[in-house]
Amino acid sequence: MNLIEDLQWRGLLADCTDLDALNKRLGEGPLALYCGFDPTGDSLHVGHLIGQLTLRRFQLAGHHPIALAGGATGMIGDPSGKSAERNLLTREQLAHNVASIKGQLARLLDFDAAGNPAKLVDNADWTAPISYLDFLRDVGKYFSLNVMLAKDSVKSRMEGDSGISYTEFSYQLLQAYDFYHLRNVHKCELQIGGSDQWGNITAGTDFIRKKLGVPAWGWTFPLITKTDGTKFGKTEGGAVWLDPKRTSSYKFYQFFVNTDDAKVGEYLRKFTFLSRAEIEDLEAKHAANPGARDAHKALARAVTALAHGDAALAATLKASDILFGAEIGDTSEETFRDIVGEIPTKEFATAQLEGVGTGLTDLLVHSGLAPSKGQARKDIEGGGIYVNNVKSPDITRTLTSADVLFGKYVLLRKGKRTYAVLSLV
RNA sequence: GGUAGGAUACUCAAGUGGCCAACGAGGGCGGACUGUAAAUCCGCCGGCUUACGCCUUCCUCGGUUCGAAUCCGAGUCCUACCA
Repeated sequence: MNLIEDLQWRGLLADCTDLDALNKRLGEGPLALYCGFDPTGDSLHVGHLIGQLTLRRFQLAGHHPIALAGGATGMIGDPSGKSAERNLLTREQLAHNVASIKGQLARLLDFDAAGNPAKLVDNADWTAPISYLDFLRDVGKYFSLNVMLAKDSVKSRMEGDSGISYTEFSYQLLQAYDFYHLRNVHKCELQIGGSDQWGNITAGTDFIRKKLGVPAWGWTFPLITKTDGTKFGKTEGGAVWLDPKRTSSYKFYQFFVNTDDAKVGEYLRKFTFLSRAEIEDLEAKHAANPGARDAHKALARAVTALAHGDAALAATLKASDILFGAEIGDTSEETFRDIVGEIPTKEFATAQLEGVGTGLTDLLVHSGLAPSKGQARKDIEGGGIYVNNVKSPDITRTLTSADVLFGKYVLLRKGKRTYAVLSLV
């Protein structure tokens, strides 16, 4: 199975400008390819993983991946997939975001690979110095307004109520110029991106063909979907970020463990480097015994290791095993301590547990598990509250020093999987 | 600029003088079942309170009234039609 066949099997091909020609080109030797990431925030989220992983797949097959941080395009705002004009980021925000994102982009690629090290570039480096007049003469002249207006991203905005500014309308030219620049300087022949990027990518391939008279290809992967049609990568707590400071390794792991059954095979193919045989084996296991959740756990392990590293994964696995498995009594203090960093932890004064102690309702509010005492009481009455993993349906219950684990911690849980730790100080 | 309509809890949306902390739906949170899934069923969803109940809410400010989400006045914003 060659690279393209593998990518197709994984469901990572939505569209290609000329698949046959690209296939032939790939057969002739390594090429350079790029994928762009705009710094709209100071962290990428799980949705961005697909682009990074696909670059990596190409690298593993011997090609030269280039990750592009959109220091320039991020200043403009991509209208693709957006129903309304966006606010511009300040220069300070942007600089901060680009710096953060560069670190994340560097994680998944190999910059020391012997023959084909990855590169990291920032399009501000070549876009910022160009004068407006030069840009209009050297780039704008090659673009037909008819074609630009026909792009979905532009058309839908023109038809909608909010319209589109000249600034966002110009976005496709900037992205096309990126591709052209990389083609010139790094012999980059292929741009990959999500299917919403199709219009921007073809703007680039067209521009390169007209200006340089050489071939260039575009490749898009389908946007990830969930079974209920809502946007992938969002939870009630917001986006699932790659930055462990924003989304803990534990939550990140849990996000993937909780994947819909119907999607676990698809996600294994798209988010992991597991082989076809390994994935088919996991799918068979899941079909035979869905309750064991082998496929979900394998998926979560693989992606967490990729995004956060093996050490973070090890700590997360310990935490998850304890929280969803063994009795607390069997747990060693050292192991329990690992949980503490993975789930929300609030400090609490030791003195308040002495004597009669403090009411469970107050502690639920303090820990953040309940928004108010009234809600805390209802949760307790509903049988959804556990202290140190033991159900506690008594609303008058108070916690005292007798409830403290290892002289320092109290583990609170709401429902099946929402935990908080009180750490005594 | 003119005319008409609208602003209610996370969202949509009832309610047009007391029965209103406010119908219903979605969504959220819990429970049962199960597998940390889906589907289904049950409970809860302003705050405080063991509870009786108390307190703060229906765009803002002021007024009428024993009593206002509901009536009146002014203001702000939104929508539709006309210019």
